Amino acid sequence: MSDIRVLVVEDEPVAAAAHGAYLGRLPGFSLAGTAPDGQSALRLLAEFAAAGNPVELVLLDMNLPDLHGLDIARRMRASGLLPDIIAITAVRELNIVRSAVSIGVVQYLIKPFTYATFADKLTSYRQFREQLAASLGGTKSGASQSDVDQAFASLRAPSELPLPKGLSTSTLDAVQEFMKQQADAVSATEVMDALGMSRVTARRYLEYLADAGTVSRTARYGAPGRPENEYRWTRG
Amino acid sequence: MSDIRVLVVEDEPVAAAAHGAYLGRLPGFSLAGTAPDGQSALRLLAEFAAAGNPVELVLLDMNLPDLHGLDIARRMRASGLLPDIIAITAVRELNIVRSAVSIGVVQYLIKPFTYATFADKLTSYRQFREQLAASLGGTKSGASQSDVDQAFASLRAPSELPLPKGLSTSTLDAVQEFMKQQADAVSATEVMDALGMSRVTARRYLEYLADAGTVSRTARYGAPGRPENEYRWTRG
DNA sequence: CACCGTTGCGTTCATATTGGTCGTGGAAGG
DNA sequence: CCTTCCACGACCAATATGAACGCAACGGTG
Repeated sequence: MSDIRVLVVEDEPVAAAAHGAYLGRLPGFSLAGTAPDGQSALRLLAEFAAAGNPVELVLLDMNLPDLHGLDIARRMRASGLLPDIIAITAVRELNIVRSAVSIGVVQYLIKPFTYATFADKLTSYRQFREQLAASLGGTKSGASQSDVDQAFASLRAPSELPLPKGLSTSTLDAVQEFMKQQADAVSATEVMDALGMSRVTARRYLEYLADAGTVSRTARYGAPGRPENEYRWTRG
Repeated sequence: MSDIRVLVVEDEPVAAAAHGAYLGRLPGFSLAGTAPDGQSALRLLAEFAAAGNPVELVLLDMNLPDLHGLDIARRMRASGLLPDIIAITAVRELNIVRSAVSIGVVQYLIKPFTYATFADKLTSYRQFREQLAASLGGTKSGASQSDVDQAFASLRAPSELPLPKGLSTSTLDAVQEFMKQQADAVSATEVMDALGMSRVTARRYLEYLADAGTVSRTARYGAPGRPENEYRWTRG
């Protein structure tokens, strides 16, 4: 199977270059071009399509100087351009995500992301296409509901990006979920008490989240005893 | 949460009535209307939207007398209508499926289907919306990548993935039957003990059911030793 | 003002207990 | 009789727990 031709739409030159470099390291993809804003993105797409060399996938930033990413996607669909779209954005809003899904966004990447996350999303997209081609391309009658289901399933995000040794995703999720709900800063002891885990465990996960920048860490003074670290949810 | 308003687009009256009846049996959904062809579907959608009572989900047959389902979808997007779409079709062609995905089809039902399949697809769609609302709607701080991933995962989870090597239907049935009867969450060890199977086998089937979304998996803390996974029946 | 006991959390280490994988045995089907 | 497939047993790896030790700030006391 030939490479999947990708168009990167991103206004910040640094980020655009980074995405292009990421793409280059992934097998099965080739960079078709880069566009700094919505208008040139649409023009490039039309040109490629007219030349019989259509773009198959667009890495689409949502925040662009001239148009919103959703508008670009809608115009693409309206003009009959059918590349798949992976949305890249720092915005996490319910309406945005839902609209993105309804307009045919296949994956949703939240900035900032690591190369591992990026590679994971694109690889799963490629697997989705290959499975679809394998089950539907050969025979016209061989596909069944489960075939289509299986192809869709590979779009499902496993998202098990490498965690440091000794940490488990389920526990991390539990801590994150709890932290998100807390308006005030909480101490490791409070997390331990609320989640029913040991103090050591709670502190270890809070420390990891603090290193990752998801929570902020400050010292709490005023009471006797060694000062207590308090953690506060910051991401967002 | 209020019901999800659904429009059924289907030219055969028998099938349309059947879909409506199916919908009535599903909690969380309400039938907004029925359209026998593309033109009236678009008109109905516009009318509902103008009345401030938009349709949120369309069950869209691909083969209609006047327009192809993909054309209807494209026109919907072009006119700014953003309901989600579940495609219903007997046609299994690579290009159709791929185009459907790119235009924002969230589920793909292949005729003929049973009520169980129908209910499964719609239920997973509702779970997707609820998860998205839960993680993005409540707090202003937004959601993390894993939150969005999880919502997408429940959208694309297949109803029945093929049995991996090493699993048998009879054992699976036994585990499912046991899980259904348990009100509380149970650990793999308890399943092993109750069904008289080995821990490895119990765990493997439970893991499969967790992947399929039939049971949920959470960690159990409080005791020394590695945290124990406990499983709870969710679908039924 | 300086020193020291008190107090609680941070940190480390051994331990307990489960998850995951590999190879093998027995049963069912051809 | 041979092949295939599934369950079992046992190994290694993983991860939360509890206790013990150390450290930093508080609050008296000289």
